[in-house]
Amino acid sequence: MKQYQHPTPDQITLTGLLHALSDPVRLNYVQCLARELRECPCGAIPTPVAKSTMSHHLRVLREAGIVRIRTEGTQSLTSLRLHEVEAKFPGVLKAVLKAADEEGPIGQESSKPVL
Amino acid sequence: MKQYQHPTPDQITLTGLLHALSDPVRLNYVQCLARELRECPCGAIPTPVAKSTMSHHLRVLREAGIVRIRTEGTQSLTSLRLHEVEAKFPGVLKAVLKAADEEGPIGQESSKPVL
DNA sequence: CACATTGTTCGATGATCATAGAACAATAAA
DNA sequence: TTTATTGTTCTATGATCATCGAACAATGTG
Repeated sequence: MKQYQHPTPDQITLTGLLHALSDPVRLNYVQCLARELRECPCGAIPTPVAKSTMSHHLRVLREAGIVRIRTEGTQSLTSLRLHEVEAKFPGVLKAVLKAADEEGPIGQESSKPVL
Repeated sequence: MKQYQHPTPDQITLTGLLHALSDPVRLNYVQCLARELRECPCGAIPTPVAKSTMSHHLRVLREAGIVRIRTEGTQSLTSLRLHEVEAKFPGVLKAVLKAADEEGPIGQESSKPVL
């Protein structure tokens, strides 16, 4: 149905990356996404905000080059662009994810959606 | 003359850190600060903004726990809290600084102020 | 077809923010 | 003491942003 625009690696900026990760809701989402390395329907990750707000956050993450969004049927599948981001800015995303895991252990088990 | 408040390591948050680093002016400043590991009077680093604006940016960096500011005479000396931040969030600041250096090599030599 | 599911887009709103100028404070230098 | 240097604080302004509800679009299901 919908086609998404994704920045190429050379279009990804460091400040854009940091800004996208500096929001608690987005950082938490990326953190959850990193736990399951496969694609994730948006609904599978608990979010504390309205779906329109989450749509906005996903757009920010996508435009920052952090996630890739693909649509399949009615749902859109989101996956982390870990390798690409790591290739561009080695260590940054990994260190941030590690720090986030240790700072606030949110959802230990990913099996049960909290919402 | 003036005493500054600095957050303790346990008061430093990851999102606060990322947000502080996500502004180009601030990131550039931190980058310059990292080159000279000693204390730096604010005037020694070229900035593209007014001094009142820079005062604001330094406040953000200080409150995020990234820099320590000490006053001596009329000038305030700023230094990077690299070890403390690294102890709290290992690898994050170092990776960001490295990425910043490789993304935009701004002032190779710090001798001549660009403005 | 009607209905449910999933997510986007479009205002609107209140908050935060980056910016700058003006006034001020503190110290140093003449 | 007068002047210069250095930086802060205050106020204002325009921009960006996070948030939500309502309307919409596309697909799947009865």
